[in-house]
Amino acid sequence: MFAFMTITKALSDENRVRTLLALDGRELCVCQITELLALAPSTVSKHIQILANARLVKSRQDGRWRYYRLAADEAPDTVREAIDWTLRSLLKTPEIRKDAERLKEILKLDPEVLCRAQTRG
Amino acid sequence: MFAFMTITKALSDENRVRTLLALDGRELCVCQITELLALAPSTVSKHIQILANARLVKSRQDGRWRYYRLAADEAPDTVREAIDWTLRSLLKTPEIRKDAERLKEILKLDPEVLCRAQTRG
DNA sequence: GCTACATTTCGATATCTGGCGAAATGACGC
DNA sequence: GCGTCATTTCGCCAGATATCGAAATGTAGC
Repeated sequence: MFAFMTITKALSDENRVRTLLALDGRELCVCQITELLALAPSTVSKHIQILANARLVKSRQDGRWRYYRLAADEAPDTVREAIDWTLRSLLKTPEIRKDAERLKEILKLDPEVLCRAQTRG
Repeated sequence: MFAFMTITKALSDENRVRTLLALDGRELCVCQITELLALAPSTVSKHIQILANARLVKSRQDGRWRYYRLAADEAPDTVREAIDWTLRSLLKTPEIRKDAERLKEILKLDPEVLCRAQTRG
């Protein structure tokens, strides 16, 4: 039950859910998610930790960058079902479609430029 | 997305999730749920309103009593999938099994006796 | 080892949420 | 219509949570 509650609490914040949807089919680094959500990097980092703690996302380090992706086959049933349910419920909604559009633009930019803009401005 | 967030927020509290599980396969009145959760009736009422607002439960009035049950076929896909996921994930956990045991005892009592005990102390 | 820099941790603050008791609501029986 | 009583609403408080900016961490390149 503890694991289940960790998942539902992770999914009870809109910015975390948007993050999860943004990770559908690709991996992203923190600064890209930060750009999408328009929040402070430290806030985004905390959100991602909550998702990771619930086992909904996994990470991979690449130099100074850390990439996050959705948990997949290796995750427990409850986790995979939560992700599937979330994607199925929201992929077609206007908010998420709009995020997907913005993400296309964000992915065109060099992550290095993004990060610099976030910490300095 | 708003409806989805209403569901995840409803599921992000342990007492509400326990309530949902208690309603699996039967309907219950507020005083029976209050007895199971060992909270104040007003608190339980609030919890149930949050579940009802998310469309996870429906109600039926019978005299002074109001009975709550899980939403079923008439509910939107996202709601039904949330309920199914929750039941599937938790029905076999020790906490929920224990609740089911206690519920058996509670159901043996006359609801009228339960309510009176709750409001008077 | 020193610097640069993406990310995380820390500390503070404002808002949200869960809890209670008291009062209001509304249905039944008289 | 009046009293009873299950439930809900209201007002309040304590603890949790989202957010930020500043400082710490840790990795890569020199």
